[in-house]
Amino acid sequence: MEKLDLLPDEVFECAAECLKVMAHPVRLKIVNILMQGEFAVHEIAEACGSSPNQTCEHLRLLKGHGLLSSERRGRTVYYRIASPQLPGLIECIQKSCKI
Amino acid sequence: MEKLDLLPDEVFECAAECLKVMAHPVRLKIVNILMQGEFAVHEIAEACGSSPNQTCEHLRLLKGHGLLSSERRGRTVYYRIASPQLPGLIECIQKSCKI
DNA sequence: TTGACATATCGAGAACTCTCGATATATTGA
DNA sequence: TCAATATATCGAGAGTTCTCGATATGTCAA
Repeated sequence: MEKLDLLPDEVFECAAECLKVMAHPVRLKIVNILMQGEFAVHEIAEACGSSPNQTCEHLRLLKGHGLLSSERRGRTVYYRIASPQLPGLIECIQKSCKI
Repeated sequence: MEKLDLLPDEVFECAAECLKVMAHPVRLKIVNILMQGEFAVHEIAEACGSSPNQTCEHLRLLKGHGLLSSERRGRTVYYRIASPQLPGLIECIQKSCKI
């Protein structure tokens, strides 16, 4: 067995965490939506065909992992992409997962 | 709400499926190992610090989604990467998940 | 043909994620 | 303040995934 050049285990742990968060069709769609600007929760919910409370939950998860950020203006909360790597990941996925 | 340019839902379904398979630290490490050549199950198990039966299970999952392929030579089964997009995904992850 | 090694599958219990309805909080305008 | 709108959180039940030990299969060499 030759010598292997491997990333440290922590990278795999962290990446698996992050991928687990991304591994949901609605959450991927949310990222795809937010790649085109910032949107309110109810707009995202509508575009996803997902209920507001479920959408909140998805947004909370994504934000909790630093992938999104949010800002309240009046009674509306706007979400946007926080992680600069996210669009690249989506493009990579799109290439891998052609239909 | 302006017009959004979104990928079809099937792409998100398929990508989420694929990401779910990748979203495991040991399976990411397996891919990282196989980026450096083809290896036997017991070699992969040893490099991962994972038991042979669990390693088999991980390899079965990855192969079942077309990400790996395998070939038996004698009593040893060698696995290698089958999906050309896989190394790109790992690089993308590595960039996103710096430690 | 038996024993040993390499890989693969199975089954059960624990742990985790999903989904949904109910409810809570925050903000604004009447 | 009250009602309405927008967002967020909670809790329960269903469904999945994880992990591990036990067991099965496949291959070779003595």
